[in-house]
Amino acid sequence: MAREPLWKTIRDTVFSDISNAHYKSGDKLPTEAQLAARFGVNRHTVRQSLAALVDDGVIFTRRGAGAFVATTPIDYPIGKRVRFHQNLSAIGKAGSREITASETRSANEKERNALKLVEGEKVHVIEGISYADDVPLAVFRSAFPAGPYPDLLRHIQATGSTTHALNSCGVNDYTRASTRLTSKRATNLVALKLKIPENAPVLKSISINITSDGQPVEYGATWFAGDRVTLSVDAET
Amino acid sequence: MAREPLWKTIRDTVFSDISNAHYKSGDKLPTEAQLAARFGVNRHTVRQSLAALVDDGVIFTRRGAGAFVATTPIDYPIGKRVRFHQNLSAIGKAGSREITASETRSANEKERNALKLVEGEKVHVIEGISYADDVPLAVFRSAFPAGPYPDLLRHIQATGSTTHALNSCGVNDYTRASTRLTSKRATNLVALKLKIPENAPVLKSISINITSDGQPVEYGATWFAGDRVTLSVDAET
DNA sequence: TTAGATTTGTTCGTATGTATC
DNA sequence: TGATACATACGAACAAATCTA
Repeated sequence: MAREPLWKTIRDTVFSDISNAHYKSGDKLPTEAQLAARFGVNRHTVRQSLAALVDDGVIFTRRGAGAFVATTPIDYPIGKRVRFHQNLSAIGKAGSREITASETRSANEKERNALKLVEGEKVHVIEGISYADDVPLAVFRSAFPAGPYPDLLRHIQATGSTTHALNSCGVNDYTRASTRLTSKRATNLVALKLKIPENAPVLKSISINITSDGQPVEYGATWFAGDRVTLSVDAET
Repeated sequence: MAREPLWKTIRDTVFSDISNAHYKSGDKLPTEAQLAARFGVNRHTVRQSLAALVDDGVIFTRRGAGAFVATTPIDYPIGKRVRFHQNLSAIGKAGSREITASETRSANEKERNALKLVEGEKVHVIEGISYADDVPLAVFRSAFPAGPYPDLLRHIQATGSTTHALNSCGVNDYTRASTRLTSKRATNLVALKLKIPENAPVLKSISINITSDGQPVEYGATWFAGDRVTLSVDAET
């Protein structure tokens, strides 16, 4: 029986070292020479293992500097339900959300259009940043119709959770009706908030959530840091 | 009664000029001075109208050069079915697909994993570029299990359509099981193929299609030009 | 390659009407 | 009613990028 090639064994060992948090995001791996000594193989064999990890996006290398653990993109499902915290805790990350601004004002044209409001009607607007383990994942801005949910802002401030706040306002269930996605460069404001370089790629999402009886409840824009997030669209659930 | 502000009227007039094809994609609009003269207003008023159109993505400006009609991003639905051509023809674009490479080879680990193959099994792989009206929208690479569909490559070459080719191989229906999306910078190879600047944002999609009885039939990666495509995820259909 | 003209971007200032408190 | 803030609109000057002869 053909035993597994050395380089695959080494690749898997290094990978499990990373998975088991022996190395964290951004940490420098041992040099190729050190790894070669540790495994008792030639440096070329180690290189083949590292190349495979680079190809999988687990690590990245910088000539003259070394090999470093890449920040694993966090999978962010776009299903009917929004399950941000559950999803993060499933992979051992602590999700949090900071609300940087909130106000109630007259809806602008886009908001009126998305939420089916008429001129003059008001919306609650919140802006903020989502974090996983203190790393900013996304910045968001959401608008909710103020008429049906006059106390929404207060509940959001109190609970920090949109879902709970909407529950308190009588919305027991809401689902995502549509999402539009495109890839853009980060503006300097967004780059600053996400702590990424200016012009780094961001995934912009425009989404509309509706209640079970079809009333729009949320019109949201989210800018995800491209290298930290993967959006996944699954068939059912 | 409050009459509409001048700048909104001008914005709508310019927008309808664009909509009515007085100006096409990439066309240069009249200068701010010319528009100001035409509408009998100050240049600032015209600027406010144009700024609104820029904000809506209808036009873009280049300092020293002028204002130009933007190429409207093409909406690309990620539903269960793949309806590339139907979608394009609905907005009056001619969709085409160029296959730049095809081969049959042993599946690599990712392909085996996605398509549930064992080591040594072969896959058909096609690479190519999708166009709308001769503008490259996306580059793609797809892998299909070769075992169940030995003649697939020949059919794809003959018809140019994956759907038709799979039909000819006995697959009457297939749906998208999962899609993973992230935003990246264009590598120089992808940038070259998409005719976009290097490091321009691209939307990378990894998707798996399955037959009605759950067999994986296609493992595909697609790189969309970020400024030419909007992906939309809608609740139903 | 260079110089000048053209065009958009930015920042002042002024004035007026409208909405809000 | 008055005070204040905000949106609209016009004017002038200059900076920066682009185009052209």
